[in-house]
Amino acid sequence: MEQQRQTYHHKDLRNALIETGIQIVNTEGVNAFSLRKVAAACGVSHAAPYSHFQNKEELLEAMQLFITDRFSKQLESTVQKNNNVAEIMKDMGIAYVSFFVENPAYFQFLYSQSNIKIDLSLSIPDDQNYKPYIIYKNIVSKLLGQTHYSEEKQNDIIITIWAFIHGVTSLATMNNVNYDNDWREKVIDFMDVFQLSFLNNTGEKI
Amino acid sequence: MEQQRQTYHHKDLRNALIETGIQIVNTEGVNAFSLRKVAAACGVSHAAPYSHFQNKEELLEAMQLFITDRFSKQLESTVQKNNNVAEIMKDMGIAYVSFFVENPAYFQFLYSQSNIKIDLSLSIPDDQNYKPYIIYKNIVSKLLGQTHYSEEKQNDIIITIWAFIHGVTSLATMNNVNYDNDWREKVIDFMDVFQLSFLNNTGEKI
DNA sequence: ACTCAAACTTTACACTGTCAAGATTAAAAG
DNA sequence: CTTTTAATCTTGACAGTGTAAAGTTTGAGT
Repeated sequence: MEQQRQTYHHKDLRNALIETGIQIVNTEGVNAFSLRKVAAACGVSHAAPYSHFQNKEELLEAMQLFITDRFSKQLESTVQKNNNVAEIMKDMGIAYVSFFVENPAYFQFLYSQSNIKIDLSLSIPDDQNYKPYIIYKNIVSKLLGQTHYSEEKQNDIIITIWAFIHGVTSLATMNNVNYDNDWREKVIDFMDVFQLSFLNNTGEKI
Repeated sequence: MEQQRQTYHHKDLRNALIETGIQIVNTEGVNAFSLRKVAAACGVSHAAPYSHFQNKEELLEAMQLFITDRFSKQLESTVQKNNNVAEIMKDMGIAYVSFFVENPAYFQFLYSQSNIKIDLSLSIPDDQNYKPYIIYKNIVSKLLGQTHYSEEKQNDIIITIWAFIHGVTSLATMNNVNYDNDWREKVIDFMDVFQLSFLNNTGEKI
């Protein structure tokens, strides 16, 4: 597990710490992560990380950003694969749950001890907001744009579905929850109901 | 903060550790909790907890059980306050979110690093299952019992609503989620929709 | 070739969980 | 009422943790 190196300088320690750290979180769990362990795994002294991060928290943040980036790309890739907006929305729901089911440690790592900021109001510019949420929001907005719901009502619906997906993913990634079926189907079912009941409002704004 | 005592034996150390531990989690956060700190706060040496718990994990489990118990009682108290089942269900939804909004650290503590087992299938006897879920499930079952849904379909609906409440509570207790409205209203809205669309199935079982 | 700042190491300290050995004492047994 | 016993608590130790300070190495720019 422990790497050696011949040069005094590692040349890419910052990235190595991030990626090795994520690997530890993924295989041994969030609690097994430590600065000294990740330093050793990179073949570097225990205080070396302090050349690149002020403290443990900062490395964790960088790891979370890295994961968020991969997550965003995975969500975005569902947009390319299809051109039916309603279908994209379903694919994205599946992608959302799948990403965390395939890497269960990520969910707790990202959402429960994280510094990631998510703004569900309409006040903050998209590029300062949590990217996976924006990607999801933009797709649902496209669907809802065909209706005559007010902007607030649309935002309300978006948050409702997001909360559901988030809840399902949380349950799906918990060790000790026994559920016989596939959580992804649950998301699809929910979106079906949503699309049936919300997408034919062509009347007045409410 | 640190207590003193005159007798060599504490007489109630086990409970003291549990309740003081919960207080630390609640005020300083999950990560601030340590065996040595809670021992000191109880006025006892750092290894004293090992007379009552095999390790840190066991004390954490006891604390989680204690919280779960209080949570269960809070949910159950909504049943007494009302006799309209549909209203009880809403009250319980409010109680669910409120419990964790009032003690935000509890949510992460209970659900993300917990050993609590939740069985969403129909296979396990209620008394071996996660009590708050059973309390909630029994109320919704009472409502659904008036319909003609199959047992599986009923269980399906119950899980859907539970996942939503769980997701909302998760978002509501996250530090860095900005949401302008009251999450409890979101739960109520959801239950209204549910009661409208699911509670008038009096036809064949599906 | 020299300088210098960035990258890394070493040493040190306080804090953590846990174990083993010992001290105290409440309660059971005589 | 003494004696025994076992539960409870203390002390001391050890490895592991995050982090600060001081020292070392080395690549890059003058």
